[in-house]
Amino acid sequence: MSQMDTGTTSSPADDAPYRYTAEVAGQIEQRWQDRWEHDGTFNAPNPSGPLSEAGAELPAAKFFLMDMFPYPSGKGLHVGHPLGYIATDVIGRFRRMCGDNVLHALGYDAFGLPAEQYAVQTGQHPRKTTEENIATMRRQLRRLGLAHDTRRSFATIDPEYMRWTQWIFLQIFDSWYDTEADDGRGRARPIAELVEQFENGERTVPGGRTWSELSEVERRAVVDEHRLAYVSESPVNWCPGLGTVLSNEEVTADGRSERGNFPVFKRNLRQWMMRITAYADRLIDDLDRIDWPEKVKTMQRNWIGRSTGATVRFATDGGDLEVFTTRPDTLFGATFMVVAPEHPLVDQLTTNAWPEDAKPAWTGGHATPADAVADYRTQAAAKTDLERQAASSEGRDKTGIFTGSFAVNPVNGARIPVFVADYVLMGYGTGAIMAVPGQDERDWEFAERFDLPIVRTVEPPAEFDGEAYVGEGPAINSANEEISLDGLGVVEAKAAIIAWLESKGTGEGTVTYRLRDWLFSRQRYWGEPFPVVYDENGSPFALPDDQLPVELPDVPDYSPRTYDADAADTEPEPPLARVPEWVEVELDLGDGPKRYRRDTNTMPNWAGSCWYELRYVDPTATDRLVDPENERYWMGPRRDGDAGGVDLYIGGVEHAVLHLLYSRFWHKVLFDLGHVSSEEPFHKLFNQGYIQAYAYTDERGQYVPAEQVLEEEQGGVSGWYFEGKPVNREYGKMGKSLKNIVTPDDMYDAYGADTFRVYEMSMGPLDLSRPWETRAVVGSLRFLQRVWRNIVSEETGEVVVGMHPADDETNRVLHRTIAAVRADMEAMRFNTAIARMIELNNHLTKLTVVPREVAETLVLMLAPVAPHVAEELWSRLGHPQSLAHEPFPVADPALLVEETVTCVVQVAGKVRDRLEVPPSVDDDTLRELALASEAVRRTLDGRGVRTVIVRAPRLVNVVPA
RNA sequence: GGCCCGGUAGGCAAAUUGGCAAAGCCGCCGCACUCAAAAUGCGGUGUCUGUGGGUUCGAGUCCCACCCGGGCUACCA
Repeated sequence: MSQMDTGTTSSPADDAPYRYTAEVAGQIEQRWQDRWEHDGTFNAPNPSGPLSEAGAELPAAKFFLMDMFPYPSGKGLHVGHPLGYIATDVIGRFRRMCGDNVLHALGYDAFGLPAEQYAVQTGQHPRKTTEENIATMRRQLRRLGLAHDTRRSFATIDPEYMRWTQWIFLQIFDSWYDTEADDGRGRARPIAELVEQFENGERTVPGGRTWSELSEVERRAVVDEHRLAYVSESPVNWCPGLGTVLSNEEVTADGRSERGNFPVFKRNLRQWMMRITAYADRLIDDLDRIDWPEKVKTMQRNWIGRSTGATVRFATDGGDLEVFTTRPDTLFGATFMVVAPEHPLVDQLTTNAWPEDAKPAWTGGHATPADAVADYRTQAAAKTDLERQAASSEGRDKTGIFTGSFAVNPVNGARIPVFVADYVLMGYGTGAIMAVPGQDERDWEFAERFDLPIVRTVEPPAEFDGEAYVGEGPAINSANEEISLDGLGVVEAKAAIIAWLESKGTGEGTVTYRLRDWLFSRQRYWGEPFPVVYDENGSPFALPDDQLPVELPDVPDYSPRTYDADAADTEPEPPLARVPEWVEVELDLGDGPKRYRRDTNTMPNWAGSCWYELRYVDPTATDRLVDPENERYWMGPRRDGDAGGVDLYIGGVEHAVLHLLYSRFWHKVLFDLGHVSSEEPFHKLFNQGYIQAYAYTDERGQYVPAEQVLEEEQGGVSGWYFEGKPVNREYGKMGKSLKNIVTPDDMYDAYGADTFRVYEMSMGPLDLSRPWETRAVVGSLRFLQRVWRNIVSEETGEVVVGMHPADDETNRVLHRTIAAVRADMEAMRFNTAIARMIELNNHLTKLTVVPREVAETLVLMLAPVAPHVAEELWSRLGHPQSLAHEPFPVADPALLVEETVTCVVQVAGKVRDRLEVPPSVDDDTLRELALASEAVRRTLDGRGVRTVIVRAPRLVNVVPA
């Protein structure tokens, strides 16, 4: 038995030879898909360039609509994948019928790990499998009837696309961030302007010499320090199991790779970095200028992690110890200090002998601080981040050791001990803290464990009986001879103490960020090569424009060297390093022919998706990234203060931080350098939900085919059974291994694409996740069948609509439906829009003959959701042109006013009577009608009336005394 | 632990944002068609919105507490 046998594909009964069946739908759909493609129905004209239409007036109203970039997986699609594509298609078709010039296309994010891993297994070139996968996905999506401008499709692996990815990289490489530009907001500027400033002395050359005194190599070194893309030898996330390094965003909270879940280690390696931290403030602040879900904005704010406070320097015998604190107002309560085990000052701070006043708890039983600290650092280094957290998070078992040194609290001269402890992280702030147990829970725990004093400097409320008090309150115990914070609130106290610290030169107000620069190299094959070469000094040189794109060479083996997942002390070995004839090149970069070495790393998978919105706008651009006229039209700001960007971007929430942060960063650099007029890539973001599915396991825990599981009642208990045996049900993803996959192809065969589209859109609101239920799809087919039957005879195939005008009631139902559907479409409530159309259609079913005008209106309203059947009916109704550009129906306001409305009469909030009244009825009349009501009198039963609430014309509420 | 969503008939869902709870779809029941079944059509079927309190003339909707499910985050100074 076929898995999808619902019976709907069987040949139509003899008495209904012209019924709308899956088979008929399939023929109609493919015919219209061919015609749309042939006619270029969904081509969106550009203002300029090859995609412009000479002589045609370009609509001022435009709508740029995007789906998140699909990765062409070899696994094929399941019914969950097209959900977003259908939704954007419905919106695009609707906007087009509203008169907008709609830009909607789909490209492919085609570099990436799965293709490379498949290549490693099979020996096939990843380009081959990737292109095959794209072809398969194109075919599956074309069958959905998506109204895309196919001229604007591309893949990130296309040389013409890759050229511009590399070009943007060089733009970033050739820029620096001028923090003073734009009144301190900062702006990226060409590196040449920095060199100019050094040359003419406007900017001081580090090291005290003048620019002309520096050698060429020294000048390069100075400039390279400022680049927005720079090579750095710094601690990075090395993942031996994958054989590559990863960005912070690609490492999970427990220190493993997001992809593959391998352990990740910190290693010092020479890698490309992107100075995204320069944009931290703008990336946070501009979130207020875009229409994104609050949840995603919050995730980005948290990831960037801006906190304002102060840096304060504490004097120690080992030199000044600088800390960052968000609570400088509590400085008087700092009773000890803690530095991270990796802190560079640890060696200087560690003394040879315990001081006399060291308490027993501080020494950990060690003979000397040197022993104790060495031992503690060894232990800390051996632990992964995960182990450190597991051992000490949630308030358990804070560990640490005394260094033997003391620091001087700059506000009161107090001599306070300095500890090493791993609850302080080297990667945040300065890697050192002042500990204020009175106002910090972590410090409180540490203080209790290590017998350290606790001083409250914020007065808790009288009823407070906790330990550390982190709330608002007046400062106490916070005065020296020069300044007193006592009595001030937290905000004022902070301002006062920062001013004092600054006047003393021991600290200043500071902002720190959690965000780190973006590690941009990967030791992989299937990615964009870097368009740079290195000279004999190891300085990077940009390749000239005419040498782009740098294409990937063929390699003997596509895999980087991978190691045992835990082999931390291994070295990355990228596949490109194995092709010396590619790596070693002779070039003339201005100094005559010289030997250079190419970069053997590739760009991360995110590079291609950092700018693809711009390629949709101008997919054929060859002489520049994007024609400014085209970019301004599709993405430019529309009002003062508008950041511009794509009008609507739909995709899953999983890219909230990675892709959406990186692409905002690139876009802002391009804006600063004058290549685009928009400051943000995506104006409105919408997160769709997911289609989920049930999966079933038998008593061994093995998955069984979900479509063969039946819900049955046995012994009065209902449960799920496979081949008569009970199985366990779980809810989650669709996947081959879970044996619960349903594919779009299954749906096309059994129901047709239109039914599939209607079903997915009617399941529920777009932003909610919901379970797939194959047996419910038939409801959408029945709906389309009834629409068909109202217009086309199932017996003869003739159009059966009548030329007579619609009766009054039908007209009112029609126009109420139009108003509701329009509002629902605009608000992306497709499920309720479909419900309204079903209601209208059910009403039409009761008429003997459906008036043509009503039928045509219904067909137009249906077109965004079920475009093929709508086109077919529209054509059969005598219209030779596609309805894609027909105006979407508009309701006649006169027909929306009801002749009478039902007024509900309540007594004490309970409905007791209903009155039919004219909509214009006034309060007094309604009050009297209600009080005269028999039902109301009965309910009151002699009680007096306290008051009467009237909400004309819908409701009266009589409140008894 | 913190923050954010969600909880409405057997299932998926709607409810002009404080005013008749349950539109629409599936399921289920019955009838028609059929030799029979499927398909299709017609008709019917559901109950007080997770729990407890509060505000209000009136609460699915607002407030408080709790329970359940999902997501994000987690020593960030």
